[in-house]
Amino acid sequence: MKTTRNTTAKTAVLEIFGKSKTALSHTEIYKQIEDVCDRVTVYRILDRLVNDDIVHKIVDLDGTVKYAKCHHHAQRVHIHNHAHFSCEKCLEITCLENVKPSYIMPHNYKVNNINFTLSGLCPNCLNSNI
Amino acid sequence: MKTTRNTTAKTAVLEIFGKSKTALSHTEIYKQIEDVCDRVTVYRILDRLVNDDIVHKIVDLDGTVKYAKCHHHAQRVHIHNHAHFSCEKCLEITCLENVKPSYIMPHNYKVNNINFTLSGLCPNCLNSNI
DNA sequence: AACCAAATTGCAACAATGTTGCGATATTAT
DNA sequence: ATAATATCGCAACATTGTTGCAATTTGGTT
Ligand SMILES: [Zn+2]
Ligand SMILES: [Zn+2]
Ligand SMILES: [Zn+2]
Ligand SMILES: [Zn+2]
Repeated sequence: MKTTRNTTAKTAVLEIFGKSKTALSHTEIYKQIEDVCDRVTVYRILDRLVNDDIVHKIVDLDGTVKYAKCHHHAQRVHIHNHAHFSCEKCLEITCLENVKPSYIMPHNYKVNNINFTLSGLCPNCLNSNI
Repeated sequence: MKTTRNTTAKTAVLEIFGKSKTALSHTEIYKQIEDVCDRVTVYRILDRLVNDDIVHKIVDLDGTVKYAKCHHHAQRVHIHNHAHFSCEKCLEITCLENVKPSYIMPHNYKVNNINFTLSGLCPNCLNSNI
């Protein structure tokens, strides 16, 4: 099996995730470690982190792609079925770990994954709007 | 106010939507009318159709952007709060007009819009899998 | 039918985001 | 220390979408 290695660049990316409360785009991450590694390396690190279930990929309503740390719970099988909030003002994307949609599907569909993203104003921007 | 005009290219795009049961990407549309108009024109037509609530824009789990005709119902105010299904095999995106998620949000968020996309196998691909 | 203002188009150029191939380098296990 | 291979840097390419501007087309008016 492929073993995964710890490199300077990977550590730097993980540190950035550690500090951030919101999801981050490739560009946002790369800007913080331009001097550490190449642009392509960041793409490849993100791919690996997603594969290893360390971060998950989020696509918001506009198609912007961001990544956020996974919060591992009791369950062994790790499914990202929580919702995400995309603020129209500050453009930040936040995991809503406790928001899970319920829904009824027609027959004959096999659902493997869901993406539930809400957009609007986050608490910060809502307050500063008053 | 800006009046919107009927052009050859716009008519061609609308005809394509009329024939399709699934959502279409810019590329898919452009391939069918390369000889009618420019690539940029298709982008601009799609923008206008979205603005006029004639089609709606869908972003699937991978970030692919597609467009589908709006089905206008009784309501005057037109909100696209239905779900979409993205097939992992045939890559088609279908509107699930009757699937609407219910959910409970934390306080202090103002929700303006939602994106609920499910992925897996569509009825066609599920059958041909057996 | 001719005219006119404004909406639409084509083209070329640009920007952002992501991918690929390959030789060089760094990491990990032995 | 060594060897196998995972990772990296670089350059090149692909896709998707945007912008400015001059030329054309459209829909309404005379
Ligand atoms: Zn905000
Ligand atoms: Zn999340
Ligand atoms: Zn399918
Ligand atoms: Zn739809």
